[in-house]
Amino acid sequence: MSELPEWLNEFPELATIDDPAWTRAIENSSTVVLPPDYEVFHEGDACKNYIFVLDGATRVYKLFESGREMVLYRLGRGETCSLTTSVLLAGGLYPANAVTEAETRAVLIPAREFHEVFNSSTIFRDYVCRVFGGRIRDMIMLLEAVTMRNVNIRLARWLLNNRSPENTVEVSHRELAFELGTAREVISRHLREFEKTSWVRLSRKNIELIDNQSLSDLVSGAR
Amino acid sequence: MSELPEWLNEFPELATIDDPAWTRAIENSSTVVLPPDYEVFHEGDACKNYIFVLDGATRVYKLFESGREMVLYRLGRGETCSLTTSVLLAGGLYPANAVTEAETRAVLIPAREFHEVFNSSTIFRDYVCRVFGGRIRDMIMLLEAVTMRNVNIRLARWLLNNRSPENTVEVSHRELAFELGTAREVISRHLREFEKTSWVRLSRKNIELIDNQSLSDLVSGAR
DNA sequence: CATTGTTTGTAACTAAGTCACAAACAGGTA
DNA sequence: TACCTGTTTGTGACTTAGTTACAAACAATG
Repeated sequence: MSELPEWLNEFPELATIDDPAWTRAIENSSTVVLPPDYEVFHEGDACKNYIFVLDGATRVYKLFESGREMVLYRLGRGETCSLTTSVLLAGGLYPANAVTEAETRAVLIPAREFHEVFNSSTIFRDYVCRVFGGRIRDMIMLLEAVTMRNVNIRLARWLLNNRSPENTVEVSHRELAFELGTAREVISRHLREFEKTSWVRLSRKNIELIDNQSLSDLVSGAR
Repeated sequence: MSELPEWLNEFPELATIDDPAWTRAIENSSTVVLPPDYEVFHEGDACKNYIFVLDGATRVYKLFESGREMVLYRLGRGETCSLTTSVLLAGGLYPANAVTEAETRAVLIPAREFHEVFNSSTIFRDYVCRVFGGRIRDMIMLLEAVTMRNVNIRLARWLLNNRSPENTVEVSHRELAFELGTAREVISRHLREFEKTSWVRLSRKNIELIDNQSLSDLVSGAR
């Protein structure tokens, strides 16, 4: 265990695994650096690797038959992809797509080695299952969000959660619509409302939050 | 292996397991018969048992903060509950509710024994993971259905899929609304439309399908 | 047959989502 | 610079879904 690869720093629990299958998995792993907008996997693809994300940002989204797109979740530093887990464990093909949003470093463990560690190491198995199990909860929350009618509240919440330190959000209305699972025009309408009341200032691909308090009040139901 | 319990007939794969932990799990299992409308678990409950459903019907649903109710999935003969799996594997508390709709026979394996077999038997583990993994796909499909705007199409599909051999559906409008994640009035409106065009005949808690072809055409987009 | 709770019908209203554009803008190229 | 092209945003008219607040019909029970 003296030559643990550096990337395991991001996954402290896994660093404690002492198992030959794990050693083999690490030996057969490969580190990749994916450029922005790289398509990690498509709906219908088979799954060849388990994925540890070291750094960067990747969007996992579903393209519905209606043409509407919906973000299921995002992967960042120290995370693993639940859909990949699902496909590896349950078989079948990817039911959604993933694309990098920023340059992303990741470690890939081939499916074969993944299964071996999964069967051999309790620690690894616990880790994989825990991450995976958490995602069902997330999906239920997503369901709740989507069935909730008030887009303005969800929009305000999203803006507050995703604002930069300078209190701005650099995103187009179209992208926001994907995030919230709604239509571009609906987003535009609400943003214009927010602008009328001076809660935000709008410019191309940029939203500047001005009155965070009011936005926050809206989210918490105070108005 | 000469004294396999009879209920394993419903789970043929599991009958092949030859593992002391599995034997122990079976020994410590209990068979229960739950009356209709029995509340199997609530949101916020801890999970004490893995559940094999032998027979009957159980509805797993989420009660949203808005007060709206939404059916996540149903359990029937030969199935196991994914949310239970999720909670057992990932920890935490039940994120939804379950209630029997008909008298339901089930076998309960205590959490402790479940974990032991899960760690010990590859066959058992594969089974659990496969069932579990499949549910994420279902949830994504549910998401798609909910974001799809045309309630009439989803309603027609539901009626066709759930009709009795006599071509009727015994269900109230309120229950249908829960199934499809919408409001009772919306269901009533569409059913009345269906009745106007003589696709169905309505009476209290009963919908008789008359023109399955037209309903089916609606589903497949032919009108 | 009166009471009670459930189921269904209805109308008026608000919000979301769609459609079909037009206008503004950014980046490259002649 | 002026032009072209693709993207982003604005807008209005329209359809559908969801909400609110009832009333009426019905089933079961005492």
